[in-house]
Amino acid sequence: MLRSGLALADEFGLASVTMQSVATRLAVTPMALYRHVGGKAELLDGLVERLLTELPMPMPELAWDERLTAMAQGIRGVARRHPAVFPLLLERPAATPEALRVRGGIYTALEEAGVDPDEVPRTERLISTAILGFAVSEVGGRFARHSRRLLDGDFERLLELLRACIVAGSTADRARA
Amino acid sequence: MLRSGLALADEFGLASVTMQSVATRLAVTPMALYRHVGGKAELLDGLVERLLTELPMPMPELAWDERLTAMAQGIRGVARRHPAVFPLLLERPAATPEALRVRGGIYTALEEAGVDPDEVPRTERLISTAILGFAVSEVGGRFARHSRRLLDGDFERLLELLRACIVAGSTADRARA
DNA sequence: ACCTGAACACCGTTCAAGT
DNA sequence: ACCTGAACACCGTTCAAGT
Repeated sequence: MLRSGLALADEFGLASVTMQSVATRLAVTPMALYRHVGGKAELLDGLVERLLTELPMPMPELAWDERLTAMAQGIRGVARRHPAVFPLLLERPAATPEALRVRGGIYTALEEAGVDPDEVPRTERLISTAILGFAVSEVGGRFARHSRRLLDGDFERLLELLRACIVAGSTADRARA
Repeated sequence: MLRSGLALADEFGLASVTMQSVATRLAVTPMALYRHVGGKAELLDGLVERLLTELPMPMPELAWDERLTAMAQGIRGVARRHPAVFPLLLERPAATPEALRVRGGIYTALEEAGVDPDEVPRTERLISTAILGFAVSEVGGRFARHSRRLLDGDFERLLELLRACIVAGSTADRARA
């Protein structure tokens, strides 16, 4: 069911995801869906959660900055594959199982980078907000008039800034100062 | 009409903004609205544009960093006053008259800060994306479980990072290095 | 940037009923 | 994590018609 809904959203946009269209795609009546999901809101929640499932955890052998870069590129890829559903990520609490999994990966990388443990959660929110804000802007339409090439440059610049922010907040760096 | 639509969105959410509800509020039939607006999509465009109208340009006597801070706080205030409509800002091209006005204000501040002219547009995109991403996350629900106090701290931290980014990109700073 | 009535093809959801 | 038919109160939008 979530697979059908996501396919519809990817192909025809979020507005085309209706109880009737999903049901039709499954060769069933709309009412049958209520056996499997509480309602349309829950269906959309499921789609958002599925998006995060597609984000792989990078190999643990990599250095922390390479892992964070890989995750950021992964998120951008998810956004590009599912532009209709992706913006919903900003509209519900980042407290679902998949959201926790992803956040855990970022926490680990930040700890490894030497960020003050007290500052890890805030730094994670800062990084995630910036990356999500960029990805949503890109697929949501805000940057519609800009070329892919230009946006690739913007993304690279954003990653540099975030790396600098992490390094500046690390204990190693503070000891050096 | 836009005033009615915005009032409905603020009070009852975006889903409650329908041609029928807006018409009812204006004591008119839904069909009458089509004289004033092309359709529902255009109505929503109008609401988004109206939001930006609420963002005042800070006094030009202020220093560039104080002006940017004031604009960022202003945007966050707009988001908090209109949480249902605000997220739509990321979903259409930032090329409307009001969007140009706001961007112009940021360009001026960045030039004053000494940012390399070639880098002003990209820096503006970086700043706007981060601020919008934060504001949308906050009012959209992603940070729903966090206290206002915590989010105030996050916002302050974000502004600091952006200021540092601007200073690092200024010619004055590069000359000093 | 005039308003309305009637109609169309859609929505999400509930409920009783059937396997 | 069973499916359906009939029904309800909604949607956005078009069209012909009225001022």
